[in-house]
Amino acid sequence: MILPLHSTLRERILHALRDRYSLDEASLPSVVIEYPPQRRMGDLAVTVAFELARTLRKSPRVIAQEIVETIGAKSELGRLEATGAGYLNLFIDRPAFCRAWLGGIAAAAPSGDAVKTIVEHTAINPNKAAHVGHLRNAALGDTLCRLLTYRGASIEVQNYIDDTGVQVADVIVGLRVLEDKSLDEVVALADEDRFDYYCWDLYARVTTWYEEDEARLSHRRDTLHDLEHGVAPTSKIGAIVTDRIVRCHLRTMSRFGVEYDLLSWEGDILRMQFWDRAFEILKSTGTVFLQPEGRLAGCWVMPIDESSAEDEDVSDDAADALDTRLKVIVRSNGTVTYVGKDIAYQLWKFGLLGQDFHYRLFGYQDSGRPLWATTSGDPSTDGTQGPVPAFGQAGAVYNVIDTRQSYLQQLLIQALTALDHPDEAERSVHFSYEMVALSKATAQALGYQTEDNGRPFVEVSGRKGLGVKADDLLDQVRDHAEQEVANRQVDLDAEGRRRIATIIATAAIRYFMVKFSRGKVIAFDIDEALSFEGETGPYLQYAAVRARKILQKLETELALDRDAILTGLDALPSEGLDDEEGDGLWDLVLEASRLDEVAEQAVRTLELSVLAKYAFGLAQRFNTFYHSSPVRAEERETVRRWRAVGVLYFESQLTRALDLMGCEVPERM
RNA sequence: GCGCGUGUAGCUCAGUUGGAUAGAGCAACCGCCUCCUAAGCGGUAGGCCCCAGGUUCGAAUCCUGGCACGCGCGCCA
Repeated sequence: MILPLHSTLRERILHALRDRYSLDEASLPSVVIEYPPQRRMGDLAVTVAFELARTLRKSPRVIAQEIVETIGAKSELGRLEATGAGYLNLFIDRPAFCRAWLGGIAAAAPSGDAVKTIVEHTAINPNKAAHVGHLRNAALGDTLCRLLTYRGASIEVQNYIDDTGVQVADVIVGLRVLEDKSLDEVVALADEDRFDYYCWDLYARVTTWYEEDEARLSHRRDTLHDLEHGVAPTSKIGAIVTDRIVRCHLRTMSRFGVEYDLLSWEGDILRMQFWDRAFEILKSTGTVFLQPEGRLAGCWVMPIDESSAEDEDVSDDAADALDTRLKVIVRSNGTVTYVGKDIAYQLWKFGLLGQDFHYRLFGYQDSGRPLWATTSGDPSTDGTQGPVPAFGQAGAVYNVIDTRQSYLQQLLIQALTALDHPDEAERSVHFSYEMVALSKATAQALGYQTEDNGRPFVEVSGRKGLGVKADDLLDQVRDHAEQEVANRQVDLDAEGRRRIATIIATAAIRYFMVKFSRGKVIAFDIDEALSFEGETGPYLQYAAVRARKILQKLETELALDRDAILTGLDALPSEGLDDEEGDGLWDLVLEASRLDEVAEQAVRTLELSVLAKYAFGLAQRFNTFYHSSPVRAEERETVRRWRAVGVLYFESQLTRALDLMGCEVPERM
């Protein structure tokens, strides 16, 4: 763990600045700590001397030297050196660092703020199978949850189920009109395997069917109405379809190691009349108002704050502009728009609505974790699952939703502000990311006609049935992994091969989903996803497996188990660690120690790819070390021991980094 | 039109709060399995960091103005 050392170094320097230059708090610069481009220059670098050059009217180099004089070149941290044009570089005392921090490998994670935090992710329309786009959402959302938990927050994971929306209505239309199914037939069908796949195709057919004759859209309208008002048999069919599809999604996600605490059903928001309450609040505060005339006559609207646009010289177009700056919350026919429902839901998340759902136990997940669902009916708990957790009432909320909904998420935050909840608005975070498209090659391989529009990718469309289903992808990657495992682990039985292949496939896909910056469109390419070489999940797993193998050998052949490796480091001479020979080992240890810093950065910037990149770089360093520095075969006991320490620490940190991304390490591969 | 995002090696992408010689992976080429697993390692080659100004001791990074591409802007969600 490197952050405590950062803090100590930072404090030392600030202290020195106060002492030496009598700087007051306001004029103290921020002490930026970074890593020199080459290890021989030092382990940490501070650039504060550059920033002070102007105010102190001295050259950075002189300032750096004076700071070193003030602090003292040698300390228990290591050796501080003024170098280059004014850098302040620290050479960490390697043995001291290892003794201080590696002994506590199992020590608790650093704590960020311990506020209760709700993360909403996945939220797939419950009308068809999950596809690669949903996988990006879930992988990011789940990794975010794990990171926040690692940093000490208490997390509640919610999966929003839009069971009263257009997409569900369309599949119901497909079942009833195109397929002419009765309620009983739908029940039977929904219990069959891969009902989500069936609906995938049906949904695409309905889309085509509408396109053939627009008048058919009346079926959608009627179905939507019946869904919202609980009219049988539509509402009954809707309940069956969405329940079964949600269970399909949960099974798919569990294959990726993704679990939830609560399923929030939109229908419950309607039936619990959350909206009525929210509407009262919005009206009484003047956040929404009735539009008396014009294009939006009869609608309750919310003004859209576009204060981000700085030049306010809207002279002539003022009236016109005013019109476009209104967002309809309640339609003139009295129905609520999506934004309205979302405002109510968001208020509930923060405990600001003054109302609560009822809850039912939905089931238990792979890890044994209970999964709850909202309900508007009888809670009907049988009492065996213990008390209902206190859902909602969060201090912070993250909504993991793709970037296309930025505008609406912005409105949500704006509504909170208008309702005089600035703190909640501040802690209402839209975790946005770009969509997943298909590479041309992959789209063609799937048999889709791709017109040559000059774009390098083809947009996924659930509506058209164009996309790679999540389960298909996992199956395919797993089969490939199984082949690879069979090639290498000939003594393993089929079950063992399958188990390991599954772990590898999950890591391959999850790593693939987080390694890109969130602002980048992923042009999903099946060949790329199937690759296990280079910057991939399996590469990381392989490094961890190798490290474990070394530890295993040390234990079985030299009776050096994990405890023994860490025992008595105080008395161990530093041979093989702080000499030139130990540079590679030290490089590995220092990098391994940065996990806390990287986790902090990932959460601060919401850029989870930094975690992926870090883990990859760490694995690379290990592989370099692996090829240059034998451990078991090393004859000098001291050197062997320090290497063992490094391998142990690396294995522990990489395993944790992988776990943060929802990836396991197989026993061998 | 307005808003958001993206533009870095042949391809796919990193590049931290502005910092030292711009890095990975893939593809290409040349090497390395008596050695803790070659899903690995070493090496070669490959760059107008979209363009033009500006700020700074210092700019791929910040600011301004362009250009290109993507997404959004509905009484859909």
